[in-house]
Amino acid sequence: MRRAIFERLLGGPQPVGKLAHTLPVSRPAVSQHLKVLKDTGLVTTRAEGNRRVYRVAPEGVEAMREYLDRMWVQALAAFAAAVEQESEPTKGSKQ
Amino acid sequence: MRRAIFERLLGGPQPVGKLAHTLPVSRPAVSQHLKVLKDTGLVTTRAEGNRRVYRVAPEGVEAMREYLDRMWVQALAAFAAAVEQESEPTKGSKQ
DNA sequence: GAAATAGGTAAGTAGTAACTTACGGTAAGT
DNA sequence: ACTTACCGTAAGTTACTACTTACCTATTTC
Repeated sequence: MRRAIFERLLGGPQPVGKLAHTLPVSRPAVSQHLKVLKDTGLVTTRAEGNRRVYRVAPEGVEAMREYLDRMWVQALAAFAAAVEQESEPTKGSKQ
Repeated sequence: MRRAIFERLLGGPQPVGKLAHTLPVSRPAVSQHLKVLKDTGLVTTRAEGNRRVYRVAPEGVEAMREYLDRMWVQALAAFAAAVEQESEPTKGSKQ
């Protein structure tokens, strides 16, 4: 669901109500999802008169992308290091 | 938790019991997490006599990394396209 | 300024995920 | 062969997440 909301926003900025209108959940549910998306920096809000228009935050998306990428790269690096260490046992170690 | 188990495995292959020993959860819980990690291709199992030794599957990790990366790149691309379209409104459209 | 529109937040509920204990089955030691 | 160690799976419980309805505030419209 959260994913769906985010993807809707990829198509362009939208107010809460309009989002909720095209989704199978209530408006408050959408609001709650938008809150966590905003807290994670993936979207931003702007009050336009009566409405709250939400839009994707490219910086946030980029940051998350980089974070995840780094994470997995590190994971692979750590794994490689561990393998390395195993194939080169310390002189004193017994096999 | 699942994350913690995976990170333990980054330090080198380990049997279930040893993993559970250093974690604040029961051994079956660890088994269950390992099951989903295995199902998603992030780790592999090998029976060594009595024990089941789990280790990180670099291919799986790489696959996930690429998948996520593509996903976010697409998200950014979609957003960029949407912005483009907005700044170049169709002739007939009213501002 | 009263009614209507738009939306955030609180409180309650239901469905799912994460854990526990209990059990069974295979390999290793004695 | 019996006992012990190791592990997976089933069943039940707890905790969390996602939703709902209800309520309140702020803006717009008449």
